[in-house]
Amino acid sequence: MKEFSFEIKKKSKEAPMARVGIIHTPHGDIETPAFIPVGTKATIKSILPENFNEFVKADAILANTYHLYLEPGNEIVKNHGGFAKMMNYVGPTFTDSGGFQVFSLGSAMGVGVSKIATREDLANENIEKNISKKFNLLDFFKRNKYLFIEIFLSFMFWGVLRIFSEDLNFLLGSVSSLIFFFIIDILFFKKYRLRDRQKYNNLKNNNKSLVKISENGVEFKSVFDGSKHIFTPEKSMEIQHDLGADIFFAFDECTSPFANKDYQKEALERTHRWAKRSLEHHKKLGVSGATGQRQALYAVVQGGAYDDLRKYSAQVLGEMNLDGKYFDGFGIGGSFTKEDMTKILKITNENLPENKPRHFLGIGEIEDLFYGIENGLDTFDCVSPTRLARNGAIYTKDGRINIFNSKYKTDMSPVCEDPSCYAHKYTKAYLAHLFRSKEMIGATIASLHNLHFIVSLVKDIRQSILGDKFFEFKKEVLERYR
RNA sequence: GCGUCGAUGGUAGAGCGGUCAAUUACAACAGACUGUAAAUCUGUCGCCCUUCGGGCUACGUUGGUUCAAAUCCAACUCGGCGCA
Repeated sequence: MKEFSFEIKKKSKEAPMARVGIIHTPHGDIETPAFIPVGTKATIKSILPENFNEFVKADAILANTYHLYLEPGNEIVKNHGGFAKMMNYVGPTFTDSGGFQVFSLGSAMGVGVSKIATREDLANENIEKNISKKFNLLDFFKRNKYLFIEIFLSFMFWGVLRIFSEDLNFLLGSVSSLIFFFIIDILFFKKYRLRDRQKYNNLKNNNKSLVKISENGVEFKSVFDGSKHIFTPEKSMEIQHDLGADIFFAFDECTSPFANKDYQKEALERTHRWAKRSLEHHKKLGVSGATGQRQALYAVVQGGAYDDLRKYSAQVLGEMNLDGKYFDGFGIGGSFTKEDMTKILKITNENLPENKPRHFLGIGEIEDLFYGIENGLDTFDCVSPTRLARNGAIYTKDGRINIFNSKYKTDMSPVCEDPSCYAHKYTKAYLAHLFRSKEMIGATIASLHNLHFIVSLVKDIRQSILGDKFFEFKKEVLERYR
């Protein structure tokens, strides 16, 4: 059985940081650069493992700690001998630490913020503040609508009774009678006010973070039943030992692209302390309880879009060790704009140990892959191919298409030109029909295609580096894709 | 034949005198999606004018009542049900 190791086969002659290598793991080799499909809940959504192996030909897959902890529970996964065995997948595996959920269930919750922000978003100052302002106004209106009606009607009753009640002076014409009518109104409108309040609360809850971050860790409210769960670096290590991946990540905090520098710094320092604790606890736990094998631990570099923070984080984590035991590799996480991405990657990878593999967490659009590899990355995981596929977006060499567009209803051309792709056998018209009629196999074909497309693209990039044609290949692909 | 209930935008189906070009769902047309709260979400959805807004034609047909009708009345047409 092979231990984890990384060897660099070739450094690009054109792009100084790009390299071709092999990550050896107990379950097989990953030829890098490589794209790692995501199977969050121990399934590549909509694809059978056999079809995945035969038609996608990826070297590894990645699952998620948070999701498998909540369902079915890491204990059950452990009893299967790890998530790979459970899902009948043979090959190298990764698990993510749950750090991304600090962002997606935290600051991004219900606000529609993506971790890849645009420059416009950032320029549009404090988007989060704007959102909360809007909600305060709405809040005020919602909460007081019936109060206004009540006050108005009280005055009406009071006024009307005054006109007809010269002989009822003892009751009317006094403030107390006004209050009397007001109370009647309040009782009368009680049920409407309550209903309104309920609506308002629902609205507010939609916009509410499900996480609480502290030095010790992160408190998550389960999205399934609202139950509370604390993730600490130690807890994350324990779960990931039960999940049994060959490679796993230290618990980190993925910050929002809208967080300011002070906060990024604070979160970064915390992530470093958590990395240290992850390293310690991983050592204490020893081999995986699920597979009996030693697992490789990657640290996660953070620092948002700030050069100096990224450099600092790379240096600290690169040197971090426990009695000479260093991290086996590094993930690059966090959020930023597309424009900032390249410079961040460059400065990060320049400051990470060269002989360790580097993984780009959650990034995988076509141009990102080129820029990532050019700047020294070895592996990528991304949800994009499968999620896009399920929503009807199909990669083609000439750009992404939306199979729902009416023109594809009658398009007899194959979904994929490449005969080695499963989708080659089907017309776009058929795929359009499957999607329109909500047939499940539509998502399957589209997912197989999109994954095949991205995985083979990265393999081709690998070949282009080996053949010293990286830039030529990049230009050719991107020009056509755009 | 008699009685009774009904007829609303591509479909289903709300509305039952002004706040109605008409709630909603589906369909249709577009868009978004980057460590998966995601087989999800957003927008448009009678016609015309450049948006705010304005104009026009519309709730089976034709008349009527009313300042005002998808909404009330009458007749007709079509359909469901019941009795012959």
